[in-house]
Amino acid sequence: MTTVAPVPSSRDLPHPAREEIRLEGVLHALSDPVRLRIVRELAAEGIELSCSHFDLPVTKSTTTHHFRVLRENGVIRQAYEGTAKMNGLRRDDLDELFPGLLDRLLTAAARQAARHGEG
Amino acid sequence: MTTVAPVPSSRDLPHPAREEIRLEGVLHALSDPVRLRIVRELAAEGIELSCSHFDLPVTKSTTTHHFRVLRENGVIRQAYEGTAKMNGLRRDDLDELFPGLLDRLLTAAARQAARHGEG
DNA sequence: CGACTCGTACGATAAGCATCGTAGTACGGG
DNA sequence: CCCGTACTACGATGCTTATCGTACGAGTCG
Repeated sequence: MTTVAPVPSSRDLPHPAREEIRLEGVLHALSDPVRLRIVRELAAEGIELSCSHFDLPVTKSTTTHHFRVLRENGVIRQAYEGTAKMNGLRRDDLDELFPGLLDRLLTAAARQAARHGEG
Repeated sequence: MTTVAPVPSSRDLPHPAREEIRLEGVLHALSDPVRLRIVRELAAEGIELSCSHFDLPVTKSTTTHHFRVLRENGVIRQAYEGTAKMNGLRRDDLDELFPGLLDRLLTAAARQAARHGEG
């Protein structure tokens, strides 16, 4: 019974525990346009997405940086899966900590996107 | 009948119009502990408060800075009233732009405050 | 093994920001 | 008119951050 099931690949990444997630940190993470966009896309798809799925207006190293900020502030969960790194929203934890907040934020972001350009 | 009603005093301060308020800006403004605290207090009191009403763990110049950030990002409205500077939440504008968001944010902040120390 | 893809690490850079102290302006009251 | 109160302006400082480029590590597939 060594390494039976999912085998998420060797190295794993540091995530804050649910109780460690701070509202200020979440808000800071979402206050960047690139990161807000990532979260919106993650929410829209509803599934885990690899980093490379996103077509962002920044280089790869900057992309890595933004994903790390989102992870370190408890907004997303990241795990390696072979060569890809999968990203998923921490909906369960965020909804438990701050009921309804994530949905309102996403709605607000969608409304704003509709108002301005990218409708 | 000169100077009848409020007379908010000569100089006034630049505020963004409602349509100019950006979600990212609001989130950034609220991602600072001191500013989040100010907003929570403003919401709790429900009325306009002078800057000096707040007992914050920073100096007066830093306090001025935080109020300006809140104003410039459309979170609060500021107006001079004699020697005092009154501050009020822009509830109407925020609720119109991002329905329900402010309340969720305040609830989330309250929950977090209850969980950790300051209950 | 070798090549390719995905993502990271590290260093550099430039900008932003939270903080302070001091000096100054605006207003109201004696 | 002078003084006290309320807040600002300015400059300094040190920390954080968004961005990039290049070089590297980990996995997959031929």
